[in-house]
Amino acid sequence: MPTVTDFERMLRGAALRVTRPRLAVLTAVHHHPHADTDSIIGVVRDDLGDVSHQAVYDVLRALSAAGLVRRIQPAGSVGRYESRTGDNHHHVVCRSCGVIADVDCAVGDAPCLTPSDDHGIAIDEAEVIYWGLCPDCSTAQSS
Amino acid sequence: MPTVTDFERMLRGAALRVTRPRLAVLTAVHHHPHADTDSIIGVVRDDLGDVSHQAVYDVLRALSAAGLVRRIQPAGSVGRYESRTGDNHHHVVCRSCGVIADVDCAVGDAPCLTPSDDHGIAIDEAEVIYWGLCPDCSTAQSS
DNA sequence: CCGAAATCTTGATTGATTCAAGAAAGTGGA
DNA sequence: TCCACTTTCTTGAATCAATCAAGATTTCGG
Repeated sequence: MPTVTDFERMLRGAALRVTRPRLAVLTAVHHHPHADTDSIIGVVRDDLGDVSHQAVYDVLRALSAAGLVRRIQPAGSVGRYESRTGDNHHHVVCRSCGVIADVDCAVGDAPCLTPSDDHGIAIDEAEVIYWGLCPDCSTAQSS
Repeated sequence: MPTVTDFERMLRGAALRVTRPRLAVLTAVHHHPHADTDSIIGVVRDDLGDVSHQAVYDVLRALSAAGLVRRIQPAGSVGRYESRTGDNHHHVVCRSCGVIADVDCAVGDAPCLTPSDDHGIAIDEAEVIYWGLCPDCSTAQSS
């Protein structure tokens, strides 16, 4: 797990100013993968005291734009953030409870980045979401 | 394109009552792939006159549950609906303007349904979203 | 240490979606 | 063909993530 100094370096490397809210958000995302914005606000407030939700929204957007975190939003879910970026991993999502788990790319390196017909769109990423039922919800439903 | 009679059969086949709003919504989704709920409400109202937005939401959910339409919701977009179901096709989405286009599965038949590690989740669908820039947005940005 | 630019705070607003209760319509059986 | 039962639709309000706006703070290069 990176240290605060590492996070500082990451921010500076992305030409972003180093502020306490940003360090706290970056730390929170690293410690709580797939957390939604509201959870991150909670964690950040535990860390810093009062922080406006607007600041967290701004920071998350800035970090996403800089590529330091990645925003994911499976259908029917609110925005969630994770710190694994650039490694082409994907997600498994439970249809019932919404839990998200990471999955490394099934077929190797960015295999799906070559659709049969791209309709002229310059594709830069292929996102894969596996939908299913987690063990807990599976037993709950069959009962 | 299916006829009204076909839509009636589809509804009955799914054990759903045949109502004017449902026929209108089903028709609208078939004629306007990837339309959001609001557009569908508009189309349905052009067809039937006043229809409550609640009815359209209900119908879309019922049709989704029955598998007659499929709901998709790329990150940052509102819910959208399409009539192609069960053929394992995927989508290309423009990061800038949000247009959606269909893509047939790149590697054949449900290739991605076998992630390296499913974390115990019983997977029933693999959804692939290709992100990129459409030609229009591409030229607009470079200028 | 200073000033410009970016960032954060406060407070209001938007907009898709859902909830709730009662009216209306569709369906199977008489 | 008509009835009763159930589902579906209407009306109206509420929720909640996310965004907008304007002014106060803070960061950081010089």
